[in-house]
Amino acid sequence: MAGSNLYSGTLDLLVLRSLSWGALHGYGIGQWIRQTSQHVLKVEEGALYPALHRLEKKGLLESEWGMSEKKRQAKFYRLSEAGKAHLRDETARWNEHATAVRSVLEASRG
Amino acid sequence: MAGSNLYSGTLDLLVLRSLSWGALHGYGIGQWIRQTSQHVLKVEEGALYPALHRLEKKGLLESEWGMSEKKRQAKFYRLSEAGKAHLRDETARWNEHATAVRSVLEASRG
DNA sequence: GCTTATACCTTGACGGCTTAGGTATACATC
DNA sequence: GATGTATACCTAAGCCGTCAAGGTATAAGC
Repeated sequence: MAGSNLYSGTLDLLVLRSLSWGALHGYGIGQWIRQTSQHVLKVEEGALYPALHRLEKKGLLESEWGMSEKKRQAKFYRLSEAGKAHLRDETARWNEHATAVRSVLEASRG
Repeated sequence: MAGSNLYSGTLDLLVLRSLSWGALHGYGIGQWIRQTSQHVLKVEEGALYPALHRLEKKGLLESEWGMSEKKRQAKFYRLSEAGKAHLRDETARWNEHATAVRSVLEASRG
């Protein structure tokens, strides 16, 4: 299910989206998603970090160690070209899916 | 992920919704969702039947054997009172989630 | 008699998510 | 100087939903 939180499958999309204007480190990605969604989307760390590794392994993200604003070591991620393309495709797929679900939820008996 | 198909977690909601005007049998539920979503949502049988059993076990659905329009044995499902309440709650939850995802996808860098 | 559509079901593998841990550093507070 | 909080990374075990791929059986059409 998704415990109290997520409808799964959207995390990758949200992560890719968070990087569309430039690099962020993992912890920052989680915070950005949470804030931007008005704390509706929680982004557990146990889901986030594996997702980042997965996406990097697929070649959709590239990473580099650096220093955070708070002066701590942090791994910064940025979209690869493949990642940008994937973000476009997945966004379209999500919109199509969400539209389909909505049409079912709002359907009158056909 | 969801192979080629689903963002998971929505199937229960779609099933409950399909029963909101009255009983349907399992096979019909799958067809109704597929048609109503313009064939965007596929509903594999290997996901559908376990979902029905799960929902019945939770007390959200009640079932009864009968005859289909095509004159074959079929198990008809209908919403229990708990199921109706769950449908309302989950619909609200889905709307909240979809809104949150959309707000992230459309956000300008905050 | 054969195929197609209807209608039900189960099993195995896969994989994402949650829960629950763990490490380490910077900074503020007591 | 000790303690706590926020930052920042990570992993492992288990749960559970989905997919792929099988299976059974009946009605109708050719």
